[in-house]
Amino acid sequence: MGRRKVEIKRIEKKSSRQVTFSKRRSGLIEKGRQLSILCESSVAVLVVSASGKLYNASSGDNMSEIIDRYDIQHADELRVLDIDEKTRNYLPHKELLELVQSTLEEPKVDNVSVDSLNSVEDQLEVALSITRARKSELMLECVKTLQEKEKMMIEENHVLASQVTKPQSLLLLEAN
Amino acid sequence: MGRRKVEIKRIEKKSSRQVTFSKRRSGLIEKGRQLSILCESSVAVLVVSASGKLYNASSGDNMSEIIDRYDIQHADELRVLDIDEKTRNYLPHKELLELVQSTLEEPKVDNVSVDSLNSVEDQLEVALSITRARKSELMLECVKTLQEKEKMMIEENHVLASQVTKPQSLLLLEAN
DNA sequence: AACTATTTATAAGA
DNA sequence: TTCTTATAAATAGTT
Repeated sequence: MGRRKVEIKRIEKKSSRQVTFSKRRSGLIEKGRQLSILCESSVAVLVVSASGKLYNASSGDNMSEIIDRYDIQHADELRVLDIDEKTRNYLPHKELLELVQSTLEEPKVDNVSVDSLNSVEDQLEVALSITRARKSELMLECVKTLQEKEKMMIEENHVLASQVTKPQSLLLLEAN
Repeated sequence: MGRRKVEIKRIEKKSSRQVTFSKRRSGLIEKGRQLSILCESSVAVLVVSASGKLYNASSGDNMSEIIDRYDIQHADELRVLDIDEKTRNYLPHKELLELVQSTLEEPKVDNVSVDSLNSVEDQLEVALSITRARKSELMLECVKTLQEKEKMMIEENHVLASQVTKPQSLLLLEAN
């Protein structure tokens, strides 16, 4: 949709690539906004440039709510894995701590190393507190969702109980 | 870009809304793929329908790498907050655990409640292991990044040391 | 940063 | 639902 048809492959000329990156990035984000409004949905768009800069936009819900939804979906998918599969998540965590430990214990090659390791320490602290906050959000989301489901199921249960001409105590016995 | 111009506001007719949702969602994801290839970048698109179903696609890097980048960006931003601000993350966490506790201890109104609470338990377990895995990724990313920076700074330091006609021991003393 | 010639996306219809 | 097609919208190359 321009003066010429362009093949979908890396644009070689750097200046064109940058201009196209900027134009299409805006276009993509605008399209996301429109979809969200037209179809009452939530849309998140994340773009990371080659140099590592992040551009992101969300509409409908905010970014972290949408990412939480992705995490929860993933969690549901992981359910089908067996316990062996799940517990593998713990090993990399231990290995990682050892890695951090050994990095921190590395001899100071020079003063720069010390500064860097201080930064490592800071960053890990922040990463940890962020992760705790996210865990809270994730857990709260799960609880809310299930409380809603529970409420609906209780209502449904009452309706059924009143339709059927049995006392509720019998229904309870049957369900076990 | 169709037979008529459409206003960007909720489409009232349900069938049209669903068709448009499907078409534009595909369009958005395709645009993301193109941007990624044309401009050697990474793109993630997440769409949550009104009924809560998630559609997502990523190109360049995979979804969790892109989301990690978002988390890291956020972590960097949080650095500017003071310690009081940071430690507030711990309180909601405690409160949340109490909430879960009390939910689990709620009297069984009926059998449905028990089943729901079992699900809560399962979901929280999975959420926790997912979160641990994510924490590992996040920490590893931080360490890698800082190791790279460290390497660059060591090199730079050596270059400077050879330019200046001082023994390196003096530089070390000065830096303290 | 604007401007258009074109291509592309898509709204409505079949 | 899938295909078609008229039209709106996005954007590639230009200024």
